[in-house]
This record gives sequence, C-alpha cells and structure tokens, in this order.
Amino acid sequence: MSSKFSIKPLYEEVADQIREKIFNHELAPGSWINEKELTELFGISRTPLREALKVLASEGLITMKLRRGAYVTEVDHDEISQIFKVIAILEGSACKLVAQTATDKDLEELDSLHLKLEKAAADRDIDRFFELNQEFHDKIQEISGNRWMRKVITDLRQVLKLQRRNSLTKMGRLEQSLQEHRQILSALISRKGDLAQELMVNHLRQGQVAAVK
Amino acid sequence: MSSKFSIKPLYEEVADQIREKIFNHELAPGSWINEKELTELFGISRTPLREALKVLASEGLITMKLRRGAYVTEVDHDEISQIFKVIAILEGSACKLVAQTATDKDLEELDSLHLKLEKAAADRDIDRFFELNQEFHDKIQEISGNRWMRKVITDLRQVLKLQRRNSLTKMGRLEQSLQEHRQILSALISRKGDLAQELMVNHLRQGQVAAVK
DNA sequence: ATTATGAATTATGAATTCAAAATAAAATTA
DNA sequence: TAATTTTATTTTGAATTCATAATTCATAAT
Repeated sequence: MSSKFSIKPLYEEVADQIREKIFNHELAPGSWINEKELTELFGISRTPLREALKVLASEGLITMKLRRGAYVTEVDHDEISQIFKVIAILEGSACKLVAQTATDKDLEELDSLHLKLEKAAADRDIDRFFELNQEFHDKIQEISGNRWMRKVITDLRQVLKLQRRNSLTKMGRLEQSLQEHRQILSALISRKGDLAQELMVNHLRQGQVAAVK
Repeated sequence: MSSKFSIKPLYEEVADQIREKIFNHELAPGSWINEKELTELFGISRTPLREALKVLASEGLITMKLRRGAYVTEVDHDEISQIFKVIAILEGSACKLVAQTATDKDLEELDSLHLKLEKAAADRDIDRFFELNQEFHDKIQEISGNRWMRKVITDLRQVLKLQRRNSLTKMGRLEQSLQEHRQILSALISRKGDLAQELMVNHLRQGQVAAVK
C-alpha cells in the first residue's frame, strides 16, 4: 500500500478499495472474488485482505460461501424496493424533524447547498450533481441530528449502490428530481413538517421507480 | 471449537460466542479484549479470532484502536436515545403496515403469541417474558414483510443490548409494557393503522425512558 | 519518594506456511 | 467419442511465524 505510515489499519484501507471496485462495477454483482489476484494488485498478504472481506460481508456487499470464497452480492428488484422503503421512512421522518427543529442558519445552509445543486444541473455536470444531491440528503440528516439514523441510511444506500441503474441516471429524472427538491426545501423553510415528510417520501418513491427500471 | 464438522465458518462461530459474552457482560463495555486469552479459551488461533473481531467492530459492538487492540463499545445515554428513536420510527411504520395488510391468520398468530406472553408474565417467568416480548415485536416485523427493515432493527437492538439496564428490567415496567401491548394488538385487530403506529411509537418511548434510567 | 530513562516483556499487525477441500486436467474405460 | 474415474493444481481456512509498536518493570537521577 502507498504510504508507509498508515493512519488506518490495512484491512480498512483494503476494504475501502474493494468497495470502490464494487461500486464502479470493476467487481460486478455475482462475480467471484479472486483473493490471489487482489493480494497481488494491492501488494499485500491474504491476511488483511480476508479481514476486509469479512467486513464487507457483514455490510452485505459481498456474500461468503464456506470453502468456496466470496462473491459480490446480487440484490434483486424486490430487495431494492424494500431498502428504498426503509430509507423513505427514515428520511421522511428526518425531514419532518428538520422542519420542526432546524435553526434558520441550518435552513440557509441547506438552501445554499441546493443552489449549488441547481447550478450543477444547469451546467449539466452530472458527477457534481450526483455528489451534491447526495450532500443535500445527507445535510438534512445531519440537521436532524440523529447519528444512528444517518449511519443506517448510509449503510442502506451503500447496498443500493450495488445496482448500476442508480435512481437518477437518466437526464429526464434529473429535472424532475430537482423540482421535487425545490418543493421539499420550500416546505422545510415554511416549517411545514408533515408536508415536507410527505414530499420526501414521495421523492424517494420516484427514485425507486427509476431504480428498478 | 465443539463440533468437528462445522456448518458455519469458524470466524462466525467465534463472533457468536464473543457476542454472547458481550451481552451477558462477561465482556463489559469499556473492557479491553485480550486476544491470547480468548484464543486459549476457544482453543483456536488468532487468525479466525481477529476476523471475528473485525466483524463485531463493523457491527459497532467493539471498537478497534490501531496498534492498541479492541475494546467493547460504550454507548452513552444520548446514543441509546437516538437508537430508540430510529427503532420507534421503523417499528411504528411496520405496525401501521401490519394493520393495513396483515391477513386474519397473521393477526391470530400474533394474538396467540401475546397470550403466551401474558402467561409468562402471570407466572413471573422473566426470562420467558423477555423472550416472548422480543418475539412479539419480531413477529410484527415479519408480518410487515420487509426483511431489510427487520435486519436494521435487529442490528440496532443488538447495540442496545450493550446497555445492562435493558428497557423493562423492573417488574413495574413489565406490567405496563403488557398493557401497552394489549392496546397495540387491539388496534391492529381493529385495523386502525394510525393508532397502532402511535401506540407502538409511544410503547418504545416508554421503553427508552426506562432504559436510560 | 518521585519522576525519568532504558531494557525486557508482551501484544498487535501482517506475512508465511500448512492441511484440507474444491476445481481443473488427464487418463482410462465403455 | 463420450462418460467416468483418477490425478494434479488451485484455492480456501486456519495455524504459525516474524517484525514492530506498546507496555511493563527495574534502575538511576533528581
């Protein structure tokens, strides 16, 4: 591995790298993991690699088969749908809470974040849009102030990322998604908790429809 | 380890055993994990033990410090409170869904489960009560049919179990808890989704109050 | 007596080794 | 030739080994 003085343990570093490979489909769902190949690629021994694999398995990203090794988990449409439902419930609640308890400063920050999002969309900068879209959702959770809810959502989103068709891949959906965000933001700013919650749940439902095709 | 022909990988077996030790406070929150001691106790080498530790760390039960080892995670009151809130949101939603979509047979099963719970309470059989109480909650999630929601709740409950003062330790709370269950069950049977949800959220809030003292 | 300093011990992180199981390849037979 | 058995190779699971960092303990200095 690159630097001699590691900040994090080797197995975590390795887990990060493998996660990346999974998310960009260098390691596609269903494909088996070749330990030797990866140890050679990373220039490490099997011990930390296998530790990393166990962590990824407990996250649900890979599946371990006794005496057969590990393969990238395949999630079917039904499971994607279930995961979306859980996320919708949680982000919806977070939204309601934000409408009720956020400071004005919080909402200003959310607003300025959304402005950047609008800009990225106008520029047709897809990557930046994705990134800021994620930040927008995450900011709401941050404001709502429940670290465990945030962790749960992050973990679930990670499993969703196994799927290539990742919610708003298509441009058409992008514009609609933006419109939904505007409504959510507006509801938050006018402190309409129930409305904000409903809009967020619906927003995520739309995302789900796009995701499962 | 006991049986020669293992069904599950050694590291999982070991993780299970350590989890048990954590939950019954043989390994108390804050205490450091002695690798050598555990390998000798289980009669295994450090390799599978350390794999197990990494899994437990990713579950949040233990915390790893680089070059210092691992200790059992300590969760403070604030975090317990946050976790309860997430569980309440999810179980509340599950409850609403069950009221709306459960078959009559589902509700009959839930009812008979609750009868057993009443019996255990009448017998003052605390262990059995705990077990059936858990089953009651789990059954609702099972009926609601979202495996991922169930997994999330299970994982969160596991972290709660780090705390000794586990919700309804005191007998007084036991009777009240039973009363709350009756109301939830009644709301479910009469298909009042919103009420069932509200009752469940409140039930868990009560549990939280008991838990954080 | 208390605090520093340095040696000895212990524990951790990671590579290597070894045994057993699974897969692939070769050889035998029908 | 096709199917089946046998043998070789690869891969996995787990123990062992090794290097280094952290801790403990003993000694010396203030």
